[in-house]
Amino acid sequence: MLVDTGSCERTPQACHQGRSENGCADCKVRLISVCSVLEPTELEELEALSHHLTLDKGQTLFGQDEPAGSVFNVIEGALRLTRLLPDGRRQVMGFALPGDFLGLALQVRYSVSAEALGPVRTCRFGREDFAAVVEAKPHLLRSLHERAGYELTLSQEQMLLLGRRTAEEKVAAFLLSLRDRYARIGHSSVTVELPMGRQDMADHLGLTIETVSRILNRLDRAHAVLLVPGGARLIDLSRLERMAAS
Amino acid sequence: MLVDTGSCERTPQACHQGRSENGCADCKVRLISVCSVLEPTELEELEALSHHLTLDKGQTLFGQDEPAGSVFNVIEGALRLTRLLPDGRRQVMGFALPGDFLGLALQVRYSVSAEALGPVRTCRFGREDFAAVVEAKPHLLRSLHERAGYELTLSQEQMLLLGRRTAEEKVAAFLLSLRDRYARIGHSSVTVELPMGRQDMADHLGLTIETVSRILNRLDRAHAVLLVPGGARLIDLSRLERMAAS
DNA sequence: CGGATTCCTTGCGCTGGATCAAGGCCCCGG
DNA sequence: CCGGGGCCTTGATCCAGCGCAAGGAATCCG
Repeated sequence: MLVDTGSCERTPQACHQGRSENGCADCKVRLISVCSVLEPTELEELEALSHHLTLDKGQTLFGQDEPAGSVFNVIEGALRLTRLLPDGRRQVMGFALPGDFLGLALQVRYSVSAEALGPVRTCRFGREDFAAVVEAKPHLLRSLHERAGYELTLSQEQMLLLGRRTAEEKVAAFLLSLRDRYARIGHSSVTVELPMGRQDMADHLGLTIETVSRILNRLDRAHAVLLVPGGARLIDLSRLERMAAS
Repeated sequence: MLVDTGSCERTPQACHQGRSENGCADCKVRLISVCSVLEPTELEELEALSHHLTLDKGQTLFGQDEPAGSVFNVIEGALRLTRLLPDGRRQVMGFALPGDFLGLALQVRYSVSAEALGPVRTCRFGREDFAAVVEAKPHLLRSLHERAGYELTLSQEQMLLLGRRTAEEKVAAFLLSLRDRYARIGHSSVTVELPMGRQDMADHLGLTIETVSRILNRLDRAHAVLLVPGGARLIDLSRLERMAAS
């Protein structure tokens, strides 16, 4: 079940706490989220529409083809964005990290399902509410559009990966791209966290779980990476980059 | 070489003809392009910034990673949008058809190369010029953003295809999706035009040219499609849909 | 009209990654 | 401390699609 700690209808006092301990002003992801383009007064305006929503590992934020009632800022944790084929085959379109905005396209239905890979905190807005704010603030729309452009670039990168790379190239490129994304949100480290399981990586890279496992362990044995629980330390970056052939 | 028939610097009289025989008002793709959201006065404003540009088969409209000096509406013909790996492997990200807008994301550099598959007519705008118009007209930005959302959905569909479908499913899904896109721009027909070559399809679907050829001919022999020069007639739609597993 | 070029088809053997099948490890609850 | 379940690893075998090679059809051009 979804837990909407920010439901304001009946408990307006709890609401402020629900939204954020001290409001958007000291939100962890303010500077890396779409909100970074907003003025303080605009931020307050948006804050009045926001609800906090937390999920535990495995819970679904929204499902593919459901009416898109809300849009979300990811504050903490990671989610898996998936699409299903009728026969159950699964493609993981990507992973949402803190600072990411879900529902970017403001479309009527969600095009993917979003599931929590661990404890997740999000900032929720009613889609109509949010769309109205966007309508009134072209620079916010501009920012969303820029993000959409970035997403489009990422998805092109992913298509190139899925269509034209070998299994080893895929895994190496995945580790490097994840490291870049963490760096982009100010979470740089030699050790890349892997909050997703092997099956999720496989479904993201168009491989099987066995192949992903084999290749990760091969990279480990070759001292290109060091596998640790829940992550991987990238030892030989230049070798990985050569492997990724990017 | 690019032929910019709309270059206004030295031949202002030729310019109007260069733009469009009778201006945007009776542009073939006005109703299906981004321009469809513009008022007549806005259309004139944009027309003043437009230049016609035609290409012959094989010519490059722009190249991957080049500074994005212009954005384009495709008026007629089709283009191939590709990305290259350093070693020459190629992924065709998609095909641009009449009504499509190239440079949607308004980014500083092109993320793909665009090459004409046959004679192509486009309507070109300086990126800065166009961005200024967009800045002044939020509903145009809104329309661009909607298109970006549609592109994002298409590219997710393509990722699912590349990652999780068999060769036969890929080819069937490709034919059907092309048919849908032609229908969307008012070019419905049982016979789907295939302005791209086998190698382009292969590079789009993550297959080899041989596999594409084999499967198309297998579908032909099975009377699911009828191959004709430059296209394919979709005979057994329901069978193709079952194959595509969408 | 003939020669060249480009694109497409088809056959054949090979291989990268899938599939099948066992375990192994770790965490959690009792 | 033990037992069960979820995830991960590893080995053995298989096969869909690849790579190579040869030939065919369409188009262009002199």
